[in-house]
Amino acid sequence: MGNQMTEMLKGTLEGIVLAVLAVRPAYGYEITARLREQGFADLAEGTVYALLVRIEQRGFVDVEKMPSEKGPPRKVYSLNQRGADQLEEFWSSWSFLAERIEQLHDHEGKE
Amino acid sequence: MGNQMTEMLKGTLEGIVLAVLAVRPAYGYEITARLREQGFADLAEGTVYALLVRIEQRGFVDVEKMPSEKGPPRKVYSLNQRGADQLEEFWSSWSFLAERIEQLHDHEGKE
DNA sequence: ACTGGTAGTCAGCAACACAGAGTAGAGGAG
DNA sequence: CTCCTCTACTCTGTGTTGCTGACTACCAGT
Repeated sequence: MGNQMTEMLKGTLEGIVLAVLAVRPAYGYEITARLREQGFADLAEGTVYALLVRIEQRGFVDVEKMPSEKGPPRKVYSLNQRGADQLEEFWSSWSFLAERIEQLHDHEGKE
Repeated sequence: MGNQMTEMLKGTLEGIVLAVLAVRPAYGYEITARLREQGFADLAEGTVYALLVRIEQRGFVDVEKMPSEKGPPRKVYSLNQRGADQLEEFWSSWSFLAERIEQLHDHEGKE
């Protein structure tokens, strides 16, 4: 991943994962794989796991251990109310930022 | 500023400042003031100055010292070719990220 | 002489994504 | 049976980044 994207993910990756969990519960390996398919090709596995630990400690998700057919047990994360609230805040911050930046993009070249 | 926004600015603030400089050259105090007016109310002054030092060391901007009528001399930064290239890269990364995230936003609630 | 606005610098901190190595379970190839 | 691969998670250390708070310095008005 370019440094550019790496730095940009700081602060947004958490929102991305919360949004993924809002659709349906998931476990770490699955989330990493899905995000990689969807274009975040070089996303580091360790990054996602660390993030999951973080949002668990903050109480944004509930965790349940589920046996896997093909390996060690999975830790399935599901978004709870606090997580939903946090996700709302994320969308609001994101919208604000995206608006300003698009404005700058349009502004460019004129003047 | 909420932590949310603070973390989100990591990686994007550089692009924002480059975009500001693409419109016209500016000095630190001016950039901070303008960004604050445009909604980044709690943006720390020190942050902008540090960022300017960084992009100068990377060769994205040229610097010229100009006397001020109302205080110490200003350091006026102007975007050069390398900076313009970097800004292009920023826009490309930003577009990519914004696309994925909007997709997640739309996807929410369905399924 | 003092305050307030202008303009920039610096040291220390916390949060985050990444790199890289390690631990484990299950299945298939040789 | 052993080795390898895929699955699944953990952990330590590192570099980049934005913030905090304090400091220097120049100028104008009270």
